[in-house]
Amino acid sequence: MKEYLENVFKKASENLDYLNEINLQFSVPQQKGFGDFSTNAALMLSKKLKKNPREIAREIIDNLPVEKEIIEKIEIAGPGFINFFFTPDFVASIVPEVLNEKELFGKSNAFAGKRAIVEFVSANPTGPLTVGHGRNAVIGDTVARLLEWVGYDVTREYYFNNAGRQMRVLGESLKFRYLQELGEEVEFPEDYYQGGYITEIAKKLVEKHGDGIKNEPAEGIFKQVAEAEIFEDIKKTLARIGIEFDEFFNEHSLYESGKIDEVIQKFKEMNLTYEKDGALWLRLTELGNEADKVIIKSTGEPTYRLPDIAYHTTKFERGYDLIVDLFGSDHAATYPDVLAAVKALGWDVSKVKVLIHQFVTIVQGKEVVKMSTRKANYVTLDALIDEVGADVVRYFFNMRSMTSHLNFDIDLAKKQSDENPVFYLQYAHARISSILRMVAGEGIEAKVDNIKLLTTEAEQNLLKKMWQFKDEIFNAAVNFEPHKVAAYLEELAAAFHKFYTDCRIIGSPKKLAEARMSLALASKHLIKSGLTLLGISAPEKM
RNA sequence: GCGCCAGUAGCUCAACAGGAUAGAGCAACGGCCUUCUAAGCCGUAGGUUAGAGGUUCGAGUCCUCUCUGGCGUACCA
Repeated sequence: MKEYLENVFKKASENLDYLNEINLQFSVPQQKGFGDFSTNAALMLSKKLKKNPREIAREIIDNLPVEKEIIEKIEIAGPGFINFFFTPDFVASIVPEVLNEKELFGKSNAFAGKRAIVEFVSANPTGPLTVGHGRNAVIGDTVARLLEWVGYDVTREYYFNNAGRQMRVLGESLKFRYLQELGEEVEFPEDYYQGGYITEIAKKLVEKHGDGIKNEPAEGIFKQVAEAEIFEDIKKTLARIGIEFDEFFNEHSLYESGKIDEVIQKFKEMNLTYEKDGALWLRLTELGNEADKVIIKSTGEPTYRLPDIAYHTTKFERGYDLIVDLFGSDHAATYPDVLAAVKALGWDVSKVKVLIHQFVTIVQGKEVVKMSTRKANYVTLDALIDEVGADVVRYFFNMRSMTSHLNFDIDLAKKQSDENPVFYLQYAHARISSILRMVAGEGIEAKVDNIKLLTTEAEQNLLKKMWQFKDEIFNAAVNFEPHKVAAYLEELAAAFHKFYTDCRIIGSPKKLAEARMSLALASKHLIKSGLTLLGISAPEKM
């Protein structure tokens, strides 16, 4: 429908020059009486042309070469909106299209041949993933799925750091627990990792080695084992919600490959560094940022900023057309520095899209739970999945815009898992599957010969909703807004449930039954596509 | 102090580049199962979009100020 309007307006613009001067917008009006599509073109032009918008609207309409078989009625409404009403026959014509393309319907090749990298999660292996990481993981994976949907070849990458102070502390924490398991009296420092998972790993070490490694340094086997075990755990958790990474990028490799030195060298050549107080500073003020920052500490160790910069240059060197970084608002302050530095190194940072999601506030009853891996005060993502299931977790994190803070009441989540809207979507899919099973014995097939019979309000509304599918998903993808998919799917499912209640298939005259069956089947394909994009299962039975 | 994100129904959140009467779900109340799954459908109630100014045909959306919350503001990551 939208494509049709765009075409018609294009033809009209041959007569009306001014149509080329504005960005034409077609939208689906919220109010029913305002037609299937609406444009505010006349309103946008009125100031420019200094003319009454309703007169402009009239002129536009007179120049639109519309066909009667497709557009039933065009109205000028309110201050000058132009509202379009499509014919029921044309509305129904989407069914054969969907049935032809099935679950490929609505896919776009707008970005075919382009490569994208989405970096997300990127939690260091110091402990299990928390509910907070869950939001990042789910949004990141869904963004990746959406980019694939519009044609990108997508790499999912997890960046991690297994060096530095926190990992040293982790190794030492494990060694302490190990010694405790052996029965030795050691006082466990308060600022070490308190989580029970460390003790679990320690028990494994005792089983495997007895006291044979008690004199090994914490930096050695203890750190290695802790990291390996924790990483396995993280991967398992992610797999439970359908997330698999293509690459795990170790920060340390940047040192081995000489990338870090190379970057420092370039900065020095560009005279972007200076030494002060024994540290090496980067002249970020010269690049337009607020303050210069240390990139190498007086101890000789780099700050996180330096490897971050080097890491991003590798993303460019690997030839990606789109570089997506997703992280929580606590990291929001660091990326301007990284981007400025990468830009100074000559890369086109307009390829980088930084997505920042707000935090998940965990509430239990009325208490706010402050999450800290170090203090072992957190709710793991695993525990949440155990409690409510993978589909609910995926849906929950997908259904809200990432820019808003999210209050997560654990007690409520458990209580409401029965009422979660995800079941509403899945139920629609299961219902259609059920009809398909029932109908098999009745000799009713999904046939598109008589789709013109789909004229009731419920049928037409469902059909119109299906027309929006392609645009809605496309917009969600290019704007990096997974929650739009969820919102649209709820509308689609609602339209289907209404159709299901109002329009019987079994028991209707054969031609009508077949037409309705084709509509139901088409709905099934779209609901399944949507659920798959969100990473949620589409059950045949519930 | 400064910077970023937010404040919308009792609760959790939507509202597509400013568009028409601000919408859903949950919670509340009232209806609908002898026919394809009632995890559904229909209806009622619920709002000065934190507050005050401004911009214009038109503001939840843009600008200014105030209030409230989250996150930053390191030679931590």
